[in-house]
Amino acid sequence: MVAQADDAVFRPVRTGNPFEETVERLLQAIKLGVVVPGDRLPSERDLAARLNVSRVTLREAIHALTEAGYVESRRGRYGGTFVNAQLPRPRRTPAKRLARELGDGLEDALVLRSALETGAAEASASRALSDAEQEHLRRCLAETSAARLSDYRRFDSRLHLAIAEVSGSPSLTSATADVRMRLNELLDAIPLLERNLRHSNEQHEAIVEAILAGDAPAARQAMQEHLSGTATLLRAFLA
Amino acid sequence: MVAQADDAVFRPVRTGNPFEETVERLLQAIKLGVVVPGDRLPSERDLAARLNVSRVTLREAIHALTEAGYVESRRGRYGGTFVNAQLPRPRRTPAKRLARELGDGLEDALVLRSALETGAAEASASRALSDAEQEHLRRCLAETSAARLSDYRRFDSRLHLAIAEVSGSPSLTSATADVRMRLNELLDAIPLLERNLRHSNEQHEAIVEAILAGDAPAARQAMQEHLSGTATLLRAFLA
DNA sequence: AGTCAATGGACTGGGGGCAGACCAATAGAT
DNA sequence: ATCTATTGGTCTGCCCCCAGTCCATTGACT
Repeated sequence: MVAQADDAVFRPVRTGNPFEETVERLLQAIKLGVVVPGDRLPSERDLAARLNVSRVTLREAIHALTEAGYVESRRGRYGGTFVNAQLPRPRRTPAKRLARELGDGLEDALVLRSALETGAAEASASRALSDAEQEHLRRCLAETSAARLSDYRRFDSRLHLAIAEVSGSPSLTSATADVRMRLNELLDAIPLLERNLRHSNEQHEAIVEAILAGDAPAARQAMQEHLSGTATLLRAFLA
Repeated sequence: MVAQADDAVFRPVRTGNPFEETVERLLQAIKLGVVVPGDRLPSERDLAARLNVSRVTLREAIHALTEAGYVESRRGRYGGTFVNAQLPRPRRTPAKRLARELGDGLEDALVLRSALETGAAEASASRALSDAEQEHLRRCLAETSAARLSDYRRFDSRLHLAIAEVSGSPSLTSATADVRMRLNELLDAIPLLERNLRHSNEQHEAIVEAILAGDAPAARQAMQEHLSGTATLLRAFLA
């Protein structure tokens, strides 16, 4: 009823403390493939400024990620914090926990993702993309196609994020990244098969092709089909 | 190029302090018509818990809104904080400031809004709505149609929020509320004509009708047309 | 070999937000 | 008239986070 609007507008102003949110954001950068193994993160001073947290807080977050095996820091000029070549395996969340997220958040996330990503595909196809943007899209597509099973989720996420990027709306990109993180947590709980992967690559190609061709309805349609596949998979495994 | 993804994931962890965000949220409730003049807000203890801020911070926010003329508090049992019958007139933002927001944020907000609201319309039409939800939609539609010029923006926002609500995705509802606030700030700068209003009401009716009929493509289409009208208007006035 | 700029690492004082307890007022119920 | 539950109003001590500063280390360049 009207209670839903109340919930939307009186929802928590902040979730977690700055430290936790910073950790989450760095994990986002790594798990969505924005920074890849071997990459260097921006310097602590730069990064703290961009995230709008103090250096102390950022350092605590980095420390946590170091202990978790995601990154490693080196001092001195040309030093910095680097993403580890070997990333920790995401542990399968027990089905019990998932049952909780399920009732509450699965449908929520799926509906939101559908709106965001089909909207992004449509918007991107409606824009005149620069050469650099086109190249970026193609590159992400190629990397995803070439990705091995163990890296697939990361490159897949990166590609979807790239599609949101070229929509030209930073807010849309951020929102896409956020909802993607929520879903990846669930996706990590279900197996990834070589067969699904091939099918996924074909769909990716169709989406990117439509975007580059400037065919907005086709881009939306292709994205919609692609997403509904994942959605069906998730609902089946978690129901 | 890849910088866009960086910006999305390394964007500020928090914007403003808890006090400012709380003020913003209460304004959201009022300006989007979730609480209407005469309504009582939840008690400070309840509201602080829901917003996840301390009572002290919430009280400071309420105090600010009191001084700004939005609400008034009464002590004692059956007391509380009430929305004023006469709301302050939103002052026209000088065109100069708008020019700034323009380059940065207008297109961003418009693209995001298009994705969210057309997605919401489609999702809502795809769901089996409960009687209460249908009634809620019709009621918001009727109130908007009956609204006077000075109240129109509030009821209009409330209706659009209601459409997002019945999508069944709380996250989508929240995101819609947020982007709506960003755009309302800009919309307050341009005049609202009786003619646009009538046209808007017709479109609202088409949207709600399609949703209630369960016709997802029609709902999306109707919403798309409705939004593009506002978008054109905004671009024209702020370009 | 020496220089130097940029990086991570460490410390300090201060402020904002916090939980929790208590006070004050109000209006319906008795 | 009194009682009482609920609400806004106030205060205290605490902790997290912050800005700013300085230190320690490193490796390319001269």
